[in-house]
Amino acid sequence: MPSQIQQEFVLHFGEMGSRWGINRTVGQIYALLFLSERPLCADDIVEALRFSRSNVSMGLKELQAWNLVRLRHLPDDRRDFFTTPDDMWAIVRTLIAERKKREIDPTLTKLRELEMQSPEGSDDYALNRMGELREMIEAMTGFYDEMNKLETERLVALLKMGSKLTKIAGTAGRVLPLRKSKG
Amino acid sequence: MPSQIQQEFVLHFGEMGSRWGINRTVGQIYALLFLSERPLCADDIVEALRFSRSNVSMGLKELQAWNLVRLRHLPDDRRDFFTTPDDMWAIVRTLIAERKKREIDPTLTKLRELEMQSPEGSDDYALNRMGELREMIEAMTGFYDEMNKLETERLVALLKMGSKLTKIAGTAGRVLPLRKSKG
DNA sequence: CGCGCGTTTCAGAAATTTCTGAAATTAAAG
DNA sequence: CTTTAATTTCAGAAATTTCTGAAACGCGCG
Repeated sequence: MPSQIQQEFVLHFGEMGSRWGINRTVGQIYALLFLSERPLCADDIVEALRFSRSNVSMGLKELQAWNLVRLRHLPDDRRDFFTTPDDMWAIVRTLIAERKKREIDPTLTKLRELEMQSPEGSDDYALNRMGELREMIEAMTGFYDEMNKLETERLVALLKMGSKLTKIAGTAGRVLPLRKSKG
Repeated sequence: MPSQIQQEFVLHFGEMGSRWGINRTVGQIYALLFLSERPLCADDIVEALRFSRSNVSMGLKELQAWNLVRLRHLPDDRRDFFTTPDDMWAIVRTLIAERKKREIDPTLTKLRELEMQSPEGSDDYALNRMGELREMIEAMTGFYDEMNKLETERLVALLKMGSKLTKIAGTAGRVLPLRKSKG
């Protein structure tokens, strides 16, 4: 049933899965749902991908933990059906939020913890280095938070601004544009 | 030799390593180098972390593949010494560039391939979905490219602009700010 | 209750990834 | 050319992760 093209896409997502912090199975299941116009139930997925029923169940559970799929019910049918959101930007927002939660927030928390409990005076270099790292993460996540507040329409407009943005950055901190000094 | 604080930081990076697409060993080695004021050679790392010499060698090789460490030589010493760059923003730029290369570029390439080779007419929904995904990735990577062109000083200024940026976004596509229509 | 139908859990099997010690390699110095 | 000090490679061991079938579970219905 799935076309050649769909099949390749699904396999690609499977291969990339490990680089994205999910596994092959989960990547393939997600890809299949992503391309499917109608909601799929677990057995549809078993049939399409030839994984064991329990593996599919685990995979779906993980996708739900990532908030990447929605559970749906059809009238007069007890089975669970799943879809991915139609809105691509909603998908990417979720993805980024979840990755931040898993990959960045724990480190930020840990850095703050360590800085708090650090015995005064000692360990100067390392402590300073951690502080710089923390500040950098705070700057980036602060920026992310701002962007993420925007409605999609505005967010897309901002992303598409391109070089206009770099001009604004030139005037951000100083009145005159920054220049290479000639000596 | 490493303080309690350093030790905890190193262990944390080890644990996070798997979420970041490197492994525990590599995460710990990186953390150790990151906190170290002076360059370290492989045997320093073996001593600090108690990994086998060959494991350290592999780990350093992987960090070099990621461009995350610099190889240094001290006068009258044939050993290889390693450091991380002093500049935190240089580090994060490298990290993002490498992750993009591994996690995003291959998918963008694959999507373009599949769209090219797609037989005309058929497979409407899936093809459209892939097209939307590709466009979204292109918008995001285009924005990233713009940001990445900025000198660090300007980049930091831009990140710190905070809510000013969202105001600009409001005027980007339209003359008047976007409003909820009342009916 | 007990049946039917679907989902989830779980212990062990299979696969994959990571780690090690021994051997090979490289390169400066004598 | 040989010695010596270092790094790298590699095949197998160890550890971890993923996958499976079987059993347990949940729940609406007669």
